[in-house]
Amino acid sequence: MPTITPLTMQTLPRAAVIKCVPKSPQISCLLKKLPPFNFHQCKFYSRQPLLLSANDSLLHAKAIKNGSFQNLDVASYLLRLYGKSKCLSDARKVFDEMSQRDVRTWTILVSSFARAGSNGIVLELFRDMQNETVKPNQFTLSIVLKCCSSLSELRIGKGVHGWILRNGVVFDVVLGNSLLDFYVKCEDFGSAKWLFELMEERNSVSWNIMIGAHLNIGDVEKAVDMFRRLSSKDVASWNTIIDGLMRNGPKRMALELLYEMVKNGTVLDEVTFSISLVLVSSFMDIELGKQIHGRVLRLGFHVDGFIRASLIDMYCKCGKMEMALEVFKRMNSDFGRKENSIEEIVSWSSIVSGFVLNGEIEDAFKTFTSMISKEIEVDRFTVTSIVSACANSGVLELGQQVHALIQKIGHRVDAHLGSSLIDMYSKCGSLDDAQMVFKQTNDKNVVLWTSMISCCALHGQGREAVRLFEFMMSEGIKPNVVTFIGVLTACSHAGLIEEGCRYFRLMKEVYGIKPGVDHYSCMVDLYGRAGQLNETKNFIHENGIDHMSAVWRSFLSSCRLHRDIKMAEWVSEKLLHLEPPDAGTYILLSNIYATKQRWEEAAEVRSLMQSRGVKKHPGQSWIQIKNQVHTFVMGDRSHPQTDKIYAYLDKLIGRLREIGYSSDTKLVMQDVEEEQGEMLLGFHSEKLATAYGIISMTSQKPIRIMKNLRVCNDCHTFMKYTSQLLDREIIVRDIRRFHHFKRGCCSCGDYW
DNA sequence: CTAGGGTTAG
Repeated sequence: MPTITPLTMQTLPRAAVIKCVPKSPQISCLLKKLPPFNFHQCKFYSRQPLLLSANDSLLHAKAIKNGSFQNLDVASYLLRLYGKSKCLSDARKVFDEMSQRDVRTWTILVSSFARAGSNGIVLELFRDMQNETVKPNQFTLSIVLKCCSSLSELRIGKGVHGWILRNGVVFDVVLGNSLLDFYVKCEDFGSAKWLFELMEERNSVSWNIMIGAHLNIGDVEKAVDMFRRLSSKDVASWNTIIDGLMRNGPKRMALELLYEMVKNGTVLDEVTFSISLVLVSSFMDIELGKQIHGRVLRLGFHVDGFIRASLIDMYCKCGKMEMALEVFKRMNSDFGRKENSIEEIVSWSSIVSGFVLNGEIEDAFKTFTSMISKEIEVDRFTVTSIVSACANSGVLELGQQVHALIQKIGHRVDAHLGSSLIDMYSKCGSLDDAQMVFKQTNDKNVVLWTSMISCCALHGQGREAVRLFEFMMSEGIKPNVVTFIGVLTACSHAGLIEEGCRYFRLMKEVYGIKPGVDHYSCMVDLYGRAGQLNETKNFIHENGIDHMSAVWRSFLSSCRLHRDIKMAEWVSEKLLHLEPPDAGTYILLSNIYATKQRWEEAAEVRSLMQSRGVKKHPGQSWIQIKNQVHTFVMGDRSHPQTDKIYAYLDKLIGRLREIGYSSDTKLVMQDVEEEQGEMLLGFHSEKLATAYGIISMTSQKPIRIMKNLRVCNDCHTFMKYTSQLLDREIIVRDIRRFHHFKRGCCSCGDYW
């Protein structure tokens, strides 16, 4: 059964072992196939225009010929036609050729651009209109206000409001609601409330906007109260409250209201279905999902492309890819393909992100490439998902190609895409590229900052993470739960105890965030790594977190680092009581005994582990050479070039010894964190992968190794010497962080 | 030709 595990800073995803990785050559040849970037084409790339009939074209030709643009009716007809067909340049042409223009024609043009999302142009047109002293009516004003809220232009919108009051425009409910919605979207809650009180006429839409606004600012009680007092609740009211509660309030309550709505006999509409399917995903409640699917079929809503897209998305998020694909396939066969309709694009996008969520990276790429070859628009949603797939694959080249593809398509890097890209470069080991993306992304939000801070943490740049964090707060951006995980991890990886403690207090006292397991683990790690084992113990007791096994595991790791057997015994006792037996605990304890030459006890722990039937994760390392991923385990002899690898490794170690590398095999082989060291003959997998990398890569590109456990002490030293001897950069990604070895030093400063 | 409500990221 596929499980969906959100990625956290604590553990890197076990990089997917894709046997025949990257579709890279395919993608690069697709890069060439893509149409050259062209603003007009890209903007309306996918929207299929309404078909203009031959008659219409004829009419247009005639109109140009005999100058009947003088006739307002003919001109407006053509204008509307082109506007609805998304042929904006044609609409504009007709408009420019007209000899006289009234409010109606202006409004038609304005609405055409608004519908296409060209908000900037709408505002320009609005200005032109006033310059020509044409007085906008309620229709025009509503459209303009909507643009203002999309652009978060509070100032301009307020100007429009003032203009309305000064010029005595007829103030109907619709215009009032437009204003209300504008204030809410621009987060000027005060003005919205004030306007709402003043409005002479309110309808259910007005109430719905206000209910939504209260939910947005987190005032659940008030919102529910308003909802309850509504004398006539229409579908939209139910939809508003359920959607708002799902996003900002208690999700349970959203679910309860959905049941109540159904029991009430309210007729559900397509929006209700969309919302409830999202609700299902957030609960991962597949049974409820199936029920809703049934209802959709019974009511015949399955003909609606949007609902089908929502169904696909729900199945993906609940980990039922087979079901998602079933709906997806039927979409085309049962109803015919609506080429590049929004529904179609959303469905593809959901499938791609579904594969990514479920860790099926190869399938995600297969879907993505077939999407491109079928010339389906690759929108920002899809692109964001596929970048996240690259992050999980850990293959840098693949990520770079996708990044190039995005630039080719011409997508602007917004906060969503930016965070994905930063995360991708971060997890693929290129700190520089992550920093570049960060610098180039204009509208930075918390998530983007958090991605960058976490990236620094992952690469051991503690000071830089702290600097970014301080800078972010000075910019007035509020850190959230995840931001603190990032900055605390950075502190623990870099030994910044004082800062770490300060931020932990800041989080609780100033930002009122309740620490979670991840935050506590960071703190335990922070004290523990620094060798303050008694403080660690106190911290655990003071915070009442001795039921969290992650915390104890981190503590045990620190005991090994500082070779404190007494403490380690005590900690593993606690740990083994708490969790289902985990190999890591036994091996860690056994290795701690071994470091003190207490072989008997070490062996005892290991046989205890075996008798309890605990299976260990074999240590694995992999390296990508060309389009192939090569995987190694300790003492591996299965590789076709195994003789060459071992011969080279022997030679290399000999030369390393000459420059000071020493390894007491007996001790070294035991001194491993989570890996057993009983095989004296073998080498750890990361050494094998490194050796293979050196002999098969002729260029001076850095050697990138990935490992599913932590790098051991000896291998760490080995890498340092190798980087010096060969003047070669080695980048190792282990389960917790990256190590950049360069000229005999590691970026972690040996503090790991 | 006009108002509210549904898919992306750390």
